[in-house]
Amino acid sequence: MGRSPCCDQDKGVKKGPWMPEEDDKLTAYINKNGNGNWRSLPKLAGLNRCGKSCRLRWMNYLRPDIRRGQFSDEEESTIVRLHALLGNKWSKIASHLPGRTDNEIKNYWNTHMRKKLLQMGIDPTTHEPRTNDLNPILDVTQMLEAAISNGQFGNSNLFNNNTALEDLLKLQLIHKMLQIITPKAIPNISNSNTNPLNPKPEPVASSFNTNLVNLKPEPVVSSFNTNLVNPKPDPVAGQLNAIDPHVFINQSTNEDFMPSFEDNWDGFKDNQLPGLVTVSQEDMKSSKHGYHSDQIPTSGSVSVTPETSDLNHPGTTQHSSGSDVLGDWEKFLDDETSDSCWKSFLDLTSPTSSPGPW
DNA sequence: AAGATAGTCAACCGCACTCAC
DNA sequence: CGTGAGTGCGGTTGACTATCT
Repeated sequence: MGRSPCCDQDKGVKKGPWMPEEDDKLTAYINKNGNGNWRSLPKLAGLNRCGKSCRLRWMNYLRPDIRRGQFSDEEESTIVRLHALLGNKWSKIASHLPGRTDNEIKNYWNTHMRKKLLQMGIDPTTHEPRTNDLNPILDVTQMLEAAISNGQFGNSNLFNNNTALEDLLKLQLIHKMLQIITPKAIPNISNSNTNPLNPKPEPVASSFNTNLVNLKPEPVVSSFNTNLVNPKPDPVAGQLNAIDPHVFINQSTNEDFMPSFEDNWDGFKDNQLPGLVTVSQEDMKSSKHGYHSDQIPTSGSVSVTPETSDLNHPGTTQHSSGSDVLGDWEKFLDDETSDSCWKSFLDLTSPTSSPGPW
C-alpha cells in the first residue's frame, strides 16, 4: 500500500526508553481521556513521542491490568500448548493469558522456553522431536537396511533368515521410537548412549517430561504418521494435531477442542510393554550370519552385555536370553488388547513390506 | 578487577489488515 | 472500488545486566 510512516521521523520525536515523567503523562492522559486516537494522542498528552510508541508503551507496560513477574508453570504449559496450536501468534496466545502481553510472551518464549524445549530435544517450531534425536532410529534403520543388502554379511540375508538378531534389531528400533514418543514411559536400556553407531551423548531425554509439556504418551498413530515415519499425510493426524494430549486442534476449523484423551491414555498405559532387550557384541558375533567385526556397534544398547548393562530400571526386565524377551514381545503383540499399530509397524520393517526404508 | 560473553527485555521497524471516505 | 489513515502484529534490535574468564 505504500502508506506513510505513522510518525514523522524528521520532527525529532523521542525514541528509546521511556522516562518516568513520560509514563506519568501518558497514564494521566489515558486515565482521563481514554486511548482513542493514538496518532493525535502524543500531542494532546504533551509527549514528544510517536503515537505508535505511546500505544506500545501503554499496551505493554502501563496498562493497569498488566501482570508482571515470573510465569507460573500453568502459564508456561498454556503457552507451550497454544504455541503448538497457533504458532507465533503471540497476541492470540496472550489473549488466553490474562494480564500478559504478546510482547512479554514472545520474549519469554524466545529467551526461556525455546531453550527449554531444545534441551528437551523438542523442536520449538514444530513441537516434534528434533531431527538429531531421530538419529538413533535412523541409525538402527540403516543397520537393518544394511543387513538386508550388504554383501559383507555374506550371502545370507538377515531378513530371509528369521533370526533372533533380526528380531532384536527390530525391537531395538521400536524401543528407540517408543523412547522418543514416550520418554518417561520407556526408560533407557542403559545409561550409556543407546545409539550404536554414534557415541555422542544424546540430548537429555529424562528432562523431556517436565510440567511444561505434561507428557503422557502421545497418541501413537498421530505421532508416527506426522513426520517421523510415514511421510504420507495421515487423515487422523491431519485433523487432530496431538501436540499435547490435553489440547487438540481441529485444523479444519482452527478451533480448540478437548477430546477425551484420558480414555485413550488409559488404554495405552494398560498395555504394559515387555522387558527391554539387550544384545551383547558376543551375541552379534556369534550370530550365524557372521556379523562382520567392522559392523559391530561399539557402544550403546545394542551392544550392552548382561555384565555391563544397568537394567534395573523400573519396568525393565533383564532377560538372560533374547528368546525369552521375544516371547514376551510376542505375547504383547499377540495380545488382543495391544495396539495393532505395533503389529503393523513390525510388518513395516519386515522384508515383505513395501519397499523403502520402512 | 576488568574485559568478554551471554541473557534478558523494552522498544523499534515495517508489513498487513480493517475501515472510513 | 480505490485509497489512505489507524491500528495490530511479529520479527528484530540494542541497551542493560549478569556471569564467566
